[in-house]
Amino acid sequence: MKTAKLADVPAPRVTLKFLAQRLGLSRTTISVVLNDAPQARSIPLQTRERILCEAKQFNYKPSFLGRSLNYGRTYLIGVISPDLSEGYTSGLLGGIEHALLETDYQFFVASHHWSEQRLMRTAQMFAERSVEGLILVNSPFVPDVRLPMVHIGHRDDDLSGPTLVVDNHAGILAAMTHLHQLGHRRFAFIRGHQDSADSEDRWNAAQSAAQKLGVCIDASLVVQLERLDMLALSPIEEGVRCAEQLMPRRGSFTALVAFNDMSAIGAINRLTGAGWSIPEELSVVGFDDIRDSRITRPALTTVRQPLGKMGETAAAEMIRCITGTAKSRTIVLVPELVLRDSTAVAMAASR
Amino acid sequence: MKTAKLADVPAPRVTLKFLAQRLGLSRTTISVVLNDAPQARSIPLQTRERILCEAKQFNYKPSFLGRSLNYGRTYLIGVISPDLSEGYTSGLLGGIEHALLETDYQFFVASHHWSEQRLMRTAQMFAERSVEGLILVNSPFVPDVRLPMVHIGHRDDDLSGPTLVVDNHAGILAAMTHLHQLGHRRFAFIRGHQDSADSEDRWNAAQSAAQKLGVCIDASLVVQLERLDMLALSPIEEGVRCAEQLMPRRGSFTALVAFNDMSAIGAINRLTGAGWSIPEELSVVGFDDIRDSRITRPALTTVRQPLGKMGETAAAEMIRCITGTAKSRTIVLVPELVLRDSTAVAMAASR
DNA sequence: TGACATTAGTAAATCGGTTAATTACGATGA
DNA sequence: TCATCGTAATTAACCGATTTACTAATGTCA
Repeated sequence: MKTAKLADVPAPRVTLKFLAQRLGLSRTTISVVLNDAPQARSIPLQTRERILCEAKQFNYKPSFLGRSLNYGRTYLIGVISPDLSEGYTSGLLGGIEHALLETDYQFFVASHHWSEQRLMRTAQMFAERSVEGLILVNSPFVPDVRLPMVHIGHRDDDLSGPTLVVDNHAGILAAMTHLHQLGHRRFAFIRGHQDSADSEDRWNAAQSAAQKLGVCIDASLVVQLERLDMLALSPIEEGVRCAEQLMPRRGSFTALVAFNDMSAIGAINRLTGAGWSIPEELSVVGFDDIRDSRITRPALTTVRQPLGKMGETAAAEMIRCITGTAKSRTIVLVPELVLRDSTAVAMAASR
Repeated sequence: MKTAKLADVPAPRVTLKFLAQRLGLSRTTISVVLNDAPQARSIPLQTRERILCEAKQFNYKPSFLGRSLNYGRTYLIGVISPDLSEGYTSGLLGGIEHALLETDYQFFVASHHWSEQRLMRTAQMFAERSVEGLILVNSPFVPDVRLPMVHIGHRDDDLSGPTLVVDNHAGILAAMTHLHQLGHRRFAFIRGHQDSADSEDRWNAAQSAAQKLGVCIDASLVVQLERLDMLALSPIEEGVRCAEQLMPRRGSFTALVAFNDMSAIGAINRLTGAGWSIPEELSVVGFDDIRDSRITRPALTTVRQPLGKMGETAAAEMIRCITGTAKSRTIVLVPELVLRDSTAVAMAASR
């Protein structure tokens, strides 16, 4: 280029030093005035206005970095979730963002894809960046970093921080009671994959609900999702696979309780594709109530996890942890059964 | 508590100073050795090992903050998108994360919800935190900050940075040609909302495609999505509303071209609910290919935006911007028509 | 014996910001 | 007249890390 525009001159960064030089004052004076610190009382109004005016003109904003270093606080939170491109995560992120919107906090996000190594590495990186806490979503392990943590999803230990869970027992019981009232007696199940502590919990819930309702579970009608490492099938395709395992048993069950919506949706797609009519021939319930569940045909009856609310609660709890006023309790959110079109009165099992 | 465990003693932060005091050396020496700087040649092996050992023992990791301040680099990127809880965003985020995984960069995310004020505020906050660049997704405005920017989605000006767009013309032309080959001649349209520059572009594409195919557009069969501020209906419900506007015209069109998948899905749900059979009576195409489109019944024929790839490309371009080697070009990604079950041969328009 | 190189480090400045302690001057009060 | 107070600032130290420049002490070579 021949003619360098004014804007092309590398604009010097507007720092305290820069303003100090322009005004012929010291950095201290300027800092004190801009922060309206007690010492500023002794600075005459005229000087104060000179400073304020110059700061405004150059649009001075103190660097968060400098401040962080000084105060030892970063107002930074790390969120680690299984997979950023899933509806489950985006629901939570929306809630987390909403809760932090009016605060000074910002957050990083990353995914662990159920890999211990990735989780550890990410937690380490976040720690090096001085995040003040971690929100761990369905974390299969607890990373070894000295940071306050809030968990979303069930865990075994309860030492590493507050945990937010939905009441799986209540949710599964509501779903199965609903099916039972519709006349269903023979249930098939899609169990969760092994890495998720929710899997175990929901399966226990299913067993105790079955007992309570007086129906017994046929072990040959129970299929399980595979481990979800990075290489595996998509969650929906996992549901397809599970459905295929159940297809030979057509006629020997009238209801299907799926671990989550994704697998329920995959199963419904596979089964309707194979000519099953849902809900007439088979009632299906999911778990989560992700956005997609409204969209499928038939729309999915499911147990709603209030994802947005969970994200908000987790963020609020995180802040409480950071500011030191949180105990390591378990917060149980009550899920709600959402009735849609994938469940109906059981027909007399036939064929 | 009576007995304070050892772990309860507030662990001192492991800094250079801390190590220096323990080892009886200066911070300089330790920094030099740990970074294997040229000066370290003169430090005897014994001392070096003493330092390395101590650092390992206390798991010393240099603080990113201190480093950032020194180098004037933060390796931080800000991503601002319309809505974190939407599939469109999560697809992009997955790609962005993937591209940054093997780099030193981390990123913030926030949403603008089509509000200029929110966009500006967020961009300001990110700038104060010294992000090195912004990735703006469907940003209705260009925030007034001195930072490199990469845009995803169409814009009017092309001064503020590289822009990643899909070739709307190619996409719409492919979709409409497909419909035309199936025998469709009378098209209805759902136009995008005003804030999105893609709206205008796709609408122009539709008009020119119509001309090329020799069909004419009936203005009374064109409906439009509302502005999407925070208070509006959900994207799907907007599709429902649009469908309702078209319902009185049943029989006078055999194909519907929707601005995006969300509105297409909403429309399909509404219309099948009202007894229309899709695709027999009406063929519908969407745009985006969000995850949900596979799930709906009928599965949606749509123009795929490669969201993951777009996220990756945007992140890579962002880094190129930051390191100074990027021009303000427009990168056009070619979309791909994905044939599913919502389009079929046109029946002789009747009723 | 003096010049120079090598060894083994340290002091001081920097990045951007905050804060405690200090200075220098003029006015007031006893 | 001397101590004290208020004004209007400044210097110095700190946060955590890096980097440039420097100091001793020893060893080598001419």
